[in-house]
Amino acid sequence: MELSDRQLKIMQAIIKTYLETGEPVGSRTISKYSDLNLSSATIRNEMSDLEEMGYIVQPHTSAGRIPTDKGYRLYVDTMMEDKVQEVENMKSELMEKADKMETLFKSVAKLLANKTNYASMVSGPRYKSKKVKFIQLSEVDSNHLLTIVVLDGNVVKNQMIKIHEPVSSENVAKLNFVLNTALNGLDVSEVNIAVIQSIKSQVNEHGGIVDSVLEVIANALTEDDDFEVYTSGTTNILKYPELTDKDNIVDLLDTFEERTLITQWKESDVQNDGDENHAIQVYIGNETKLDSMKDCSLVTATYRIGDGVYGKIGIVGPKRMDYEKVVATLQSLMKELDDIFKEKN
Amino acid sequence: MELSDRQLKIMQAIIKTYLETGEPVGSRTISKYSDLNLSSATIRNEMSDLEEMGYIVQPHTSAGRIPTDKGYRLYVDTMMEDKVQEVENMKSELMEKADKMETLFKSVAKLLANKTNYASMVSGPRYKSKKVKFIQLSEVDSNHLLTIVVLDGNVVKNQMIKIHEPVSSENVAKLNFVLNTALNGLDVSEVNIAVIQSIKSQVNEHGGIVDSVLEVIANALTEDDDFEVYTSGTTNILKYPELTDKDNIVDLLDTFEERTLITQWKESDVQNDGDENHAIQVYIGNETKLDSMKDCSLVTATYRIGDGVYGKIGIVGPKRMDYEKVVATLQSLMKELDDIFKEKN
DNA sequence: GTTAGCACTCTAATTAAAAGAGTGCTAACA
DNA sequence: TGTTAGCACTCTTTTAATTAGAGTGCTAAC
Repeated sequence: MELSDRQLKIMQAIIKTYLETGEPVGSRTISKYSDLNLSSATIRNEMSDLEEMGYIVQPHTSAGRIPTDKGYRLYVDTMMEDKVQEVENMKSELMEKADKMETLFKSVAKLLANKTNYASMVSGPRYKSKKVKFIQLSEVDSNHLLTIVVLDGNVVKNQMIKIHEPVSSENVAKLNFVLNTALNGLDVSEVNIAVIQSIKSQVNEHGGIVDSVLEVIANALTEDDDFEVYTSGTTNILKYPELTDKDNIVDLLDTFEERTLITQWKESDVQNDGDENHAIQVYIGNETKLDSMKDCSLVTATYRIGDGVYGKIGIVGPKRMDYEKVVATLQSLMKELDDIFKEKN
Repeated sequence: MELSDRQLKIMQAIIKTYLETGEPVGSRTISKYSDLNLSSATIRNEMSDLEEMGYIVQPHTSAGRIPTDKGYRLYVDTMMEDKVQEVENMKSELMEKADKMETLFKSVAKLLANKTNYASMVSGPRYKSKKVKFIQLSEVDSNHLLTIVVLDGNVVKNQMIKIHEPVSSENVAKLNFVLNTALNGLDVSEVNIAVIQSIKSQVNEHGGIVDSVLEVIANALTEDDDFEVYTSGTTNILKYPELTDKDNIVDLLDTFEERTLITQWKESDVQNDGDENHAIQVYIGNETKLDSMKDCSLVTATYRIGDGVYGKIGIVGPKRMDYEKVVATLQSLMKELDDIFKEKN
């Protein structure tokens, strides 16, 4: 069942009005607001049809209509206008903070929350496959050995190991050589028993230390929980009364505190990228698959720092969020992030 | 004006009842509840006096009384009973997560929030004076040099430096030697122009790289914003209706998101420690100096990992929080943390 | 196909009344 | 002199009832 041209226009009028006011919108409002020049009675008839088709509902008899998820989906997919966001000084603001990835992501989150007035979530980068690029052991003092592992993409992991036996500096050098020769270029699946045996056979002393080091490396390669998530503007969602039911709000805030959304982000493979600019996706209400988010929408974008190194940025707001603005903001932000990552290499 | 014995008993009865119920408590309740065997009329007279002295107030005429900050203070300072907290398996729970400081603090925060049903905040360690213990430059690939700085207390900082000119491995070794010789044992105030000049004079090439490295080291020594704060159970405060005034709750949650409390933590020098177990301090209402916290109380404890390396743990709840339980929980937690830090050394 | 008009429905706001809790005060009592 | 019973009074909370408002659906006319 196709929607007529007029029905589309009415839908657009309903949604736009509702996005602004948050109140159910009635036939009379539309008949005045839009340039259709139709009486409220005509609008009423059309609205009745639109309701039957599932695009709008009444909260109760004798109230105006509000869009359903399906209605929002229609809007987002087919009638959203491309808004060009003034790019202004986001980039310069971010560059200041870009010396460390961590602070960069934190300020991205904060910036987005401020610009949009919704809540934001930024995930740190994940790595599709992690390979060892460089290993270094250093004797920090007689009791401590520092293990440094650099992975593909120049991710640095370090961990202090407590040692009970002193190690001579020649042995440290030897360990470094053996470890680098044996492990460089390998990913986790390639570090098997044979490789480990080979390392151990070349280092006849300090078996315990080798074990510790290998453990650190294994952690560096497998660990997924260093996958940080930065949030900001959580309280912005309290500004929207439709989200402020005592019961729901706790769940919603918990979803943020627990970073539950990332579960989903891991699942959603970044498959259909490349075709679109930055794979901006909109999840409306239950499309998020999270019960606590049933009255919210989530807009996500994927950034990529290098090959197979990517992360997600998300904005959470009420279903009646200003999708145009959010999408435009994300789009221009992504461009700037691209630049920043390029400069940082 | 000293309080009589009877007045103290009445205060205690009022506060204990109020802690449980959160409702203003009336004279009749006290006359039944407490073992004073006094009629409600007598209690009323005493209450009237206590109100005049500023220990309790009525929210309105014809309501019961609730404690003022002064009243709570009296309770916390002089009438709280030492509750011994069953220590059970907190430690074993924590040890699992203790391989990395970061995850340890995260789980401490979570554990506290769960155990107490209030919100918790844990600050990562700070260092009274930071000294360079060990420096290492490593050539990771032809474009990148990894700078590693280990500070006193085995805090590791690392940063990747992008280089434009290739550096020979002899030069890297030389740089390492010069830097370590010149800087080890120094704190930020001691790295002055003379030291820098001395380094530069010993390394005639790669002036740009030396600059970058010195910048990294300077950052490592001065940076204070890597002072992480972990929070948990923020939504627990929504369980207490007296904190749920729409206006105030946003400020309060923002205080958490922004980690505003740390400002205060920095100021409050850890001076009067050592005398008390773990310097557990209770801030009631406005004693926190934060307007958003005026209806809350904050209980903090100081942990110390080593000499001059310390951090804070805090619990935030309504003013009528179960101080005995919170203090006891913190106390036993601190003991366990001591053990954990000792083991980790 | 469009529109005016009207009865009907449901919510939200307003008002009124009643119930409840607790105090302060007075007067009596030990 | 300290304690207590009793009662009038105050203020909040709860409940109920009424009203006003918004918006629809339907019918009949254009």
